[in-house]
Amino acid sequence: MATITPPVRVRFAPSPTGYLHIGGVRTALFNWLFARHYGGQFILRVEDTDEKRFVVGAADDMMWSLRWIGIDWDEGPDVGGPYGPYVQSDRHERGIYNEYVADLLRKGLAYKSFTTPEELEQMRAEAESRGIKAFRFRGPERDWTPEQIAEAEAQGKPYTIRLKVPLEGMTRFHDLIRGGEQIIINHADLYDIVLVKSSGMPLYHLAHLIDDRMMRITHVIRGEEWVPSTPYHILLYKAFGWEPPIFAHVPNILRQDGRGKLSKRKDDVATNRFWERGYLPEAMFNYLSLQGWSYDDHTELMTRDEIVERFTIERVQPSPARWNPDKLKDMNGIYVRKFTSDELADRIAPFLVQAGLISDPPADEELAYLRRLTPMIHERVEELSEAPELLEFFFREVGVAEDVALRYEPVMLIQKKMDAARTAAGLRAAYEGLSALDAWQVEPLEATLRALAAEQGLKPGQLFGAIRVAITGRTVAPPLFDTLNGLGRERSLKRIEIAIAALEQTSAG
RNA sequence: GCCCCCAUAGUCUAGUGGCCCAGGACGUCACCCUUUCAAGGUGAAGAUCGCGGGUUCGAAUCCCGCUGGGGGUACCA
Repeated sequence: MATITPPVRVRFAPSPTGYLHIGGVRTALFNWLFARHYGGQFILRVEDTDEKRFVVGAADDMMWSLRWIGIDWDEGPDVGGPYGPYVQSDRHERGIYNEYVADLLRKGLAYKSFTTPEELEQMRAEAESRGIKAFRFRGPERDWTPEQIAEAEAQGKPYTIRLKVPLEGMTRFHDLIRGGEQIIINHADLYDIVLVKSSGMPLYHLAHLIDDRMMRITHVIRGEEWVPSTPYHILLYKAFGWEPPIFAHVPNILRQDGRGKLSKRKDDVATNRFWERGYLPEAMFNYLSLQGWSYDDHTELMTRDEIVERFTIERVQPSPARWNPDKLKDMNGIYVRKFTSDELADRIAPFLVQAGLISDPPADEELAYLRRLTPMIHERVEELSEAPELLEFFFREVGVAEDVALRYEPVMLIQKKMDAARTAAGLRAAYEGLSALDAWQVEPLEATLRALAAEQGLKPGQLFGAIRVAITGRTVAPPLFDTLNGLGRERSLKRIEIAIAALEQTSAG
């Protein structure tokens, strides 16, 4: 089977019909890794021959997504290159495809088909009514005389140009990912595909192939949904008299429940959404590289450079992987923990801005404060977007009154085997002890409160739990002494005071 | 329906004839650590290698059939 001989040229050719989802990114990634591993070129090309599905801004969004995750291109719509333009509609406008179509027509390997969509539909329905489920269109025009064709054209009838696919025989091709196994397809199972629409616009099958040829693409690495149409491509290469590139069809990423491949509509997998949710491009890169590819039996965490160095197409699996958000999240957490706290603070700042916890743009004091706070949530963040919720009590009022931003129920203060009175007494002791504290720092805070708990005959958890709720308004929060320290003396004491008052009111009422 | 691809625990995977009564990771559970939650540590459960036939001294690994899943079946890509 074909060994890979550099230099190598590959491309990712998305259709701008919406956001790029992670399945598409994965295909792009494998192309990119292949190019980088073998020291070749990676080309980006926009395939916008479908006017109906075209979405304004989609191409820009896709480029943003690719760059965000760390995929760059040597040639493409925005960076140019020696084989441009890199947008198919532009290429069509320049008439690049015309001569190739004429060539096929001249050779009699393609033909003008005057069958209308309505007629086609009718034929399909007819075939079905006769019990023929597999309708394979072969235009009657295949056998028309030049005169017949000229006549139809003279009448101004619209036509498509179809490939004259052989009726008999078979086409075979190799696939690098399937171990170089041959895939054989009988021509009888094929039909005469449309190469050029009646509008004159070429279809994917034609345009991509001419572009690949002109752009000197050596390896076509694309999603496995293209396997069934590869025979047409082989036939086309043959029709042009060109040597086909080497094919590698990467498996799809399936939905979490395994029901079908990922779809933008049903799954929350638009690449830009991961950015919004606080996923790190390095983690996405690492995770996605492992969807259908592996290095060995245990290595999972790898840098970009390591992956580039280790990536080979032979180790790409032929079987589809399922989308596993839990695994991604776990990996993101690992990358988050690799940051220094200051790095993390800078990364989460935009999320706090968005949540309205700090100003936009953040003031220096806010950033400095955030840096002080970040260490205590560092190990608790998996998605960066979780940060605002973990930190909000440092920025908003906490209390029991109706109008307080972070309001909690006084009963939450009462820990296991406690009642309102004992809790109030404990908190009062804490209030006094903390008021008398000279240095408002983690160690003295801890020492004081531990001693206090013992004095009160309380388990540490009983006292600490009450204080936690008093100062954060919740039962789950970062470590208590760090929190008190981060909150400062004044605010901490005030919140404890509020809690005591609330408890006294409860027990009185 | 027809054509094509795929098939190791819930999930991602290692494995290319003996080193595998199957290794790693996520998830799950337990314990340790511990002021809560995490993180970290230790451990456990979980796979008759989809099923059935072959080939072979020997098969997760090769072959055939079946089943299941996925994809394609457009003047979409």
